Amino acid sequence: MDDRLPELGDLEHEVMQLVWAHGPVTAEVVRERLSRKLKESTVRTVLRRLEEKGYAHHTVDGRTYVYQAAEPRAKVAAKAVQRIVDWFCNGSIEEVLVGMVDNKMLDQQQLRTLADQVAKAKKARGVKNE
Amino acid sequence: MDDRLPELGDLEHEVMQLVWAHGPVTAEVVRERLSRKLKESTVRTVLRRLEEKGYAHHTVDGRTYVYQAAEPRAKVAAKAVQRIVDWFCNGSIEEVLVGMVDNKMLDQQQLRTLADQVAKAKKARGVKNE
DNA sequence: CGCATATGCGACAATCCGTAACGTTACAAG
DNA sequence: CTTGTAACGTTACGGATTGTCGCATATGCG
Repeated sequence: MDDRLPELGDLEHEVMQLVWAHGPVTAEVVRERLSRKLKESTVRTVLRRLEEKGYAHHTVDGRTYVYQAAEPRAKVAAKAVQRIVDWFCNGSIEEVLVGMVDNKMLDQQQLRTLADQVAKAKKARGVKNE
Repeated sequence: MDDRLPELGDLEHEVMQLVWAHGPVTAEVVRERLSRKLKESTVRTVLRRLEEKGYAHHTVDGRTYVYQAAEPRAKVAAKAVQRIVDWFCNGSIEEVLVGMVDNKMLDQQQLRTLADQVAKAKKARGVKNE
């Protein structure tokens, strides 16, 4: 549930973005959408490694592999952040967020709005969530 | 100002933690505090690489190099988070924070408290803080 | 039952990291 | 000034990760 996903390289990341953006995709589709043109085998290797790393998984349709993200983007991002926080040892999310505010990445206004949105979203989705 | 610091390995990370924790330090001091005992040359190499990567810088005291963090820990952490957000392309901090809430890394109560703390801290430190 | 094609495997170069031996330089004492 | 000692940088090496493929193989479709 809280497995530590390995880091991703630049290409791997770009591919994952595509997978997240365009739902289930085949290696061919990914290849077409990529910024730089790569050989199919390259794309397939990346896709396979992505699966090994736990970022995606595939299903078979005829003789074609259809890949899709194993976890939603937001969740993976959240884990990455968590990783940073742990990394920081202090494990204090506050410290990090305060740092973000200091760096003007977001202001307290945003934080507040956020808290509201979250509360709303949570209620909207019902309490079944755990 | 918003340069992208390279990733750090485990050992590099541990060393940085020491540098951040114990203000200016020498290679010798770092070596003593490290969990596992390494040769001095190892420590010096790590310190040097840390400097190359922009995480630290040194001053000379006699024939001794004294290292100190180039940027406060919170700032680096904030940048790392920023990196993740960008990486996510959407660049939406909201999405990420919502993801954190979903993952129960923090609840809206914390978020709210945080917003207050931040606002307070900001005012307390005055506007001079750039 | 073949053929076209999608797959996996193995590979190779580049890079990064942990780890360290070793040669070099610079104070400090004699 | 000479030399010993301590701190420094340089170079190196093996293992892991990543970008990038060529190629042998498996398998639907007609």
